[in-house]
Amino acid sequence: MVLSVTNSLTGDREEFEPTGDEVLLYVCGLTVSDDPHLGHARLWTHADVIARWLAFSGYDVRHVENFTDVNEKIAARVGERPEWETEADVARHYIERVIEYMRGLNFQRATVYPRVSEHIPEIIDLVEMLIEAGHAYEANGSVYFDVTTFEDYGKLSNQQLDELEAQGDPDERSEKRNPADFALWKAGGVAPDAIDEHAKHNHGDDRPTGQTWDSPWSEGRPGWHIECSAMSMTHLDDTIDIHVGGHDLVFPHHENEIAQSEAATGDTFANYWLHTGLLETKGEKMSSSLDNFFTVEAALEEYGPNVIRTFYLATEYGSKQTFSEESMAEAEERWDRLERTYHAAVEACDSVDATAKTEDSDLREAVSETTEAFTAAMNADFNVREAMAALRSLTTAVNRHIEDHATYDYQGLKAAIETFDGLGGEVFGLQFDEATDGDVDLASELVELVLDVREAEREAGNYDRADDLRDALSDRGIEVQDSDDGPTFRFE
RNA sequence: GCCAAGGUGGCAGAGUCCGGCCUAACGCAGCGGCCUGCAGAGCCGCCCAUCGUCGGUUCAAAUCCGACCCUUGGCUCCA
Repeated sequence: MVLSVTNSLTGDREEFEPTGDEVLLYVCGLTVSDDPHLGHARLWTHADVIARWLAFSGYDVRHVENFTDVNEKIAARVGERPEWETEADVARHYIERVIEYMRGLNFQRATVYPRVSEHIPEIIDLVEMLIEAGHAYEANGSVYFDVTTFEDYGKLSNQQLDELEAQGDPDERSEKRNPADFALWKAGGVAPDAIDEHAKHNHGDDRPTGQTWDSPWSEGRPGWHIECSAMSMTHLDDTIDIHVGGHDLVFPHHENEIAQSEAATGDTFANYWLHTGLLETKGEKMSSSLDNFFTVEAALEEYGPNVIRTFYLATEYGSKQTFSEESMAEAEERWDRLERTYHAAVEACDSVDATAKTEDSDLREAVSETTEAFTAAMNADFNVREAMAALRSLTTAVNRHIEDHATYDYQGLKAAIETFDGLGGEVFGLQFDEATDGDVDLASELVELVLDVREAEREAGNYDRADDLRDALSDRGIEVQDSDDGPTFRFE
């Protein structure tokens, strides 16, 4: 079964053919000027699942995800806290947090997380290469890409050059040859206008200064777009397989990446462009500048990683998705069902020995059908929603088996659990087994104790007393379920 | 204005590339039954859609073609 992906470059779904032994994957990462929100995490999650699926399918994946740590907004925050003395201090602070959240959301680590500030020499090399080739020119210490020298300019976003408005801030426009030209190198550090605007917003009249680097043209800073080209070429290759990024970056960012990269090397920059749809709240893009965001930190606190992932996996990567309390509640229901069934399967499996003779062909069939359907869905442009539906159908099969059989099918349950672990765990990054530590163990023992008392009350017919105990546990986030084999419980 | 994505049941959201198995998937909410001291969970079943509008192609269209309306995103920092 072959993987097909929707390529924004062509607008078509195409069969995926990697160029080499390794799949080269670049994810257009975050500008670390603030705490990330759920919109960012949506991109990361889909990128994570794409990387996981490629690996699960047997590919070796080289996964590069950058941090933009040189940016006007970051510079504008210098001094906001005593320990934020430089742009790098601010960036480091947020990078550390992002890494922490990524761990919290159970992302598989990328192969490398390059930062702009560590690739200035590569950026300068690339800019020099573009000047030599006649694709870029210097003006007052700044360097601009001349869009008229790149015939394919606009091929990703279908823009016509004469329809385009000027890029960048107004001050630099006068020195450009064409309005659509964009900066590769900016003389003199942060543009005064830009920094004023952010500074005003953030901390009154302070005048923070962005870091500058020496270059053949001026003491200055790299333009925004050039970094991705430089880092992609440095850590992957001139031609990569897959470039993943948010839909809001198609133009100008990705368009410019293509122009500068392909003008410099003469090779195709990326074979497949995957764009993730944006997360919306009440009909609007979730965005730090719109003040309608829910931070990853707050979401982890409130919902936990599994519910967040389940939420994201309810929609394909390319579609937009709406965040709301209702949609999160639904994700919670869906996750709870998966988790409950998983644990029911484990318990049932533990209760029979491996040599048991029971065989449930329905269950075994469901296992293989699940894997088939899941695989087909993922190979159809990473259709996570359909893949999740396949997993869901397995929960029904497992529950039915447990309900209908007095003795369980050990091998069948074993296979089901392995399927949950493989598809739900390895591919979707869901964690069925919550980490237990000493506190949780002790708590569990105490809950068992309470339940023993409650059972005694029930047997004595003191249902009021029994219900009080159940309510008391429930108030503390412990959900009790009675069954024929006695009560079970779980921490919510 | 230009470019892109999308408009499917109360909500959410697949299917649209390669027209027929779509009398439209997995769900959430709701309803009924089984189970239960009760509740929950689970199981079984049910309710709700002619797929933005109009027109065309076809034996056959949610799926192809055309026009129009609406939503979101981009054209300034942005996942």
